[in-house]
Amino acid sequence: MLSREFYERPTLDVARDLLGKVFVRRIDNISLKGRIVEVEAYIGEDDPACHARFGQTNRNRVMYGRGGVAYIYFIYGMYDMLNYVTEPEGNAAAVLIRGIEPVEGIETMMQLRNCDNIANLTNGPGKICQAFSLDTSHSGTDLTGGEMLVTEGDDSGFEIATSSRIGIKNGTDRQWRFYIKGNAFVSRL
DNA sequence: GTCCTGATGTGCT
DNA sequence: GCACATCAGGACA
Repeated sequence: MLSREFYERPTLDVARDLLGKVFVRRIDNISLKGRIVEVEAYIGEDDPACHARFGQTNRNRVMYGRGGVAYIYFIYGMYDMLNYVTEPEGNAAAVLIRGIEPVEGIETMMQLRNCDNIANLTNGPGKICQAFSLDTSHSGTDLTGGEMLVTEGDDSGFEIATSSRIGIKNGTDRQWRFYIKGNAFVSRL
């Protein structure tokens, strides 16, 4: 599995390097696995789209902690979003997981999402949290522990595309979204 | 396929 | 009060 050192690096490097890696979540004796195909970086109090732009709050507290921890927040009164905290303690930064290609536990994911179309299962940040049964109670979970982790995957043989981040109004000048070119589970073009 | 709307918790400018 | 790192469903075409 990926170590603390992997996450406690500059966020843009972590974001790009996460593409092709495999997210694993264990629920009882079921494993849910998926390959990360789309991410976005949110970096520090100076990033006008980052939750840390107003300083530390209850909601964003774990972003200020050590890297290699899940930051999950609730938005639009309805959806949860999965992020991985990056950089050493004190630097508020994280990578949003926006697109995942299902690998294992697909039947369970479909039940959790009440969805019978694989193409629509995990191609978006809200969908990913439903498919992997994640909510804010999992925020702060260590990704180098056992319940949730990220492993090496097939992270060669694809091209990385870059764009502005999705769904934000400020900070669109920063090209901090990265995705695997041509992958079907990227949330949008 | 496109466009529009409603769902509604959290933190704020 | 209002914006917000979203999504599903309906009205079209």
